[in-house]
Amino acid sequence: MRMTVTRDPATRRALSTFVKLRRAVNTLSARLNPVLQKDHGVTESQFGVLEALWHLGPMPQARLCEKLLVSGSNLTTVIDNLERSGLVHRGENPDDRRAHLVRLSPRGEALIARAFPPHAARVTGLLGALTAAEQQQLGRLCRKLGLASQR
Amino acid sequence: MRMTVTRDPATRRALSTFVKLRRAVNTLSARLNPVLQKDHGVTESQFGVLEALWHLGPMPQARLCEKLLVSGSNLTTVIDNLERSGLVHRGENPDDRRAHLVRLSPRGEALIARAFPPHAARVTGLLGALTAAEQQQLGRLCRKLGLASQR
DNA sequence: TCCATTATGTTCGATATCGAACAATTAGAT
DNA sequence: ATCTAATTGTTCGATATCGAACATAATGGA
Repeated sequence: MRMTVTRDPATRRALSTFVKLRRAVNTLSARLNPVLQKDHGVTESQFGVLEALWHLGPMPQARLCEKLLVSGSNLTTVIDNLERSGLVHRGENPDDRRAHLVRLSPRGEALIARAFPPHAARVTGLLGALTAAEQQQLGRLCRKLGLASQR
Repeated sequence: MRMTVTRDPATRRALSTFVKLRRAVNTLSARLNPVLQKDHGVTESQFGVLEALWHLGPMPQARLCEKLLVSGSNLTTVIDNLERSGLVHRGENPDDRRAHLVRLSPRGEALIARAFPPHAARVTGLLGALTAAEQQQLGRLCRKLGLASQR
């Protein structure tokens, strides 16, 4: 048991910031995910796939991986589950016989069209704890941090 | 396929901020977790438990749940795995026969004492993309957001 | 044209994560 | 003191997530 982990101010600051960052995301997700599940029967990951397809149109899994920042094997699982639920299809791709085009089914499109607006409203409500300027500042800092950490 | 999801500026701003927040955390975790795994053979979750026990001493699982913001059933799994690896023990608790005290084993303590400093240094390095003032601002905004969303 | 390299997905095994249902124990109210 | 409430952990079933190993298909160079 070590009470003082670090005396270095830069380290203390960085660790403290990182903890707060993770907690904020955890807390927001913990508020949003149960609603997605209960109201629409989809997980956060499934919602992310549906949303990307809705906004950007059909695309192969590799493109979805880039958009959603998840591994290929993960996406295989998530899309398997969406396909089993009848919300997306893996269609043929004339350009590349490896890469099936993932596309929304009519039911999937209906679901995301119905689920997205209230979800967006909930996000807006939660972020409403910050002023517009604070949100932009937060976004800017996160972006800077994420881009710098990318490599 | 819907190109314009929302015209409302408040909603656009909130969604954009939320995406950046999640991406930043994802990116940071993606940089940190493989190192924890490769250098010390523990996952991020396991590391979190070891760190909490190291900093705060032995405690029942319910306390760990609060500290780490995870569910009880999750913690049962994580601690099962740590116990199987010989890094923690579930000890008897004279005060409450339900709540076993989770404590570090000698090997667990050695591991966290060895793993923590380089991990902290890596976090500090990644957060170094922001100035000290920016980190504090980011932490403040996340804290405000997390607290407001808590309930 | 042919072969090596690269890109795309899947499978497998492991861990994480949650909620619901459950058992055991404690605490509180009457 | 007793009986109900709440607390603590576990189990179960489902989903998410990763990396490694693999198969298939496309690509580019010789």
